[in-house]
Amino acid sequence: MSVAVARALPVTVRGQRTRQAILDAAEAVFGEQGYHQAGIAEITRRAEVALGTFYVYFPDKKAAFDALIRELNHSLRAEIQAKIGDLDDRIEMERAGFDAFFRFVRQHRNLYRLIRQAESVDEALYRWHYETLARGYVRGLRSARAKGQIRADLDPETVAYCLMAMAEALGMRWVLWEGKLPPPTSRKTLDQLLRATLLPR
Amino acid sequence: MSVAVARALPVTVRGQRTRQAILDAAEAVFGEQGYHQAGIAEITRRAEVALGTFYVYFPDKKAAFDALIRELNHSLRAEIQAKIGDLDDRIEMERAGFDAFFRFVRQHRNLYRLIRQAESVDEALYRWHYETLARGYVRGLRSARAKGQIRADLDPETVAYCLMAMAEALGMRWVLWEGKLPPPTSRKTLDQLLRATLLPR
DNA sequence: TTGAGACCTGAATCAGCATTCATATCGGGC
DNA sequence: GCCCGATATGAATGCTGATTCAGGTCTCAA
Repeated sequence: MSVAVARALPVTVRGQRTRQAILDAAEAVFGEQGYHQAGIAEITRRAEVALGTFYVYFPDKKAAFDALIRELNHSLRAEIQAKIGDLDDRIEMERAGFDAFFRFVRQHRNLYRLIRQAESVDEALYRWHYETLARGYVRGLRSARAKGQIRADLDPETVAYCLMAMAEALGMRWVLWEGKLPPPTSRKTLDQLLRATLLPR
Repeated sequence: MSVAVARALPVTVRGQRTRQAILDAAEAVFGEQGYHQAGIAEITRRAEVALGTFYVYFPDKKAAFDALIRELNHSLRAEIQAKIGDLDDRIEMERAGFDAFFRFVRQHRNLYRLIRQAESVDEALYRWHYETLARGYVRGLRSARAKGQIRADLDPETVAYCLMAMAEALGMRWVLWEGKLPPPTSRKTLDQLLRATLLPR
């Protein structure tokens, strides 16, 4: 079994654009059809490059999937960070973070499918995605706790996984299934849950 | 494109056993390898029947997957219902329900992968799974609300999706990743979250 | 203008399945 | 002991699609 070696990143702007076009197409195709159903030919067709070009940038199908998940993970975290970075009240941050997440899902409707595919395609990558997000979340919660903004008797990791899961569930229910951001009713309830959960009694 | 017609269920005990053996093998193989990677040959090998026997019971691969998801959904709900059926305090019911879920996941370590595969294999089936669970959850919450056991100012559907998601997240984090039921620290926090979330202020 | 990288190309190869089908075998009722 | 519907069999068929490769084409610095 030969291990696929990562290609060097393209040096020229032209190459970078081509690589990105392939990744964008891959996001669409992997997302719509699922990893195994997705064909390299379909990806290159949408990227408007020849079949062989795919292999100039990625040693195999799996490598492109891997790169895609890492890219999505990175932009998701960056986007959320950008929206909550300069807030200082944790409840505000949660609200803004959830909202940023919903908006990200709206921009990347294939996010869920891609991540979930990862569970079968590459379990380690899948865990990496969630552990990465959880780590950041835990850090935020600890810091808020240090400032006395949230109750101190909860296990941060458990809370982090619960909150992440809530965001995911609401994103699925509303953004994906209804094609819109969560409606006021849902938002208000979410708000109450966050306050009830996090604020000191 | 011809539509696969569902086979009639086997009439003899022998046939029923064979069908079930195939479904059990399918649960393992679809779970371990993913829907598209899974081979019918591997399924029948594990079920200890010949390749062709698969097609005696299922018109095609997809039909077996479909049957499997429905069976899992059904036993999950049955199991939870059995554990909370005769409790009368909603918080107790939640605790017991979460616990039943964790134990179910321990018995069916492939549950998540199977369900998530469904998102790409058959989106409608995937939604059916969650909507079915959510419907039952909402019913339970409404009934508890009618009895004044939980706060009345929350949207039941939103709460249902949040709680389901929490169970899933904790099941993944502990049962799947650590191979054990959630530890006391996590359980205690979960308990506090449930009380904070549901009890009237 | 030219040479060297860096990029791009797509027909051909080849292995891996899903599905079919013609042919057994089983088992209980008579 | 015989019969028939219900079950079981697995070699053969056909198609799909990942990966390879032998050779273009582009761009820019010298």
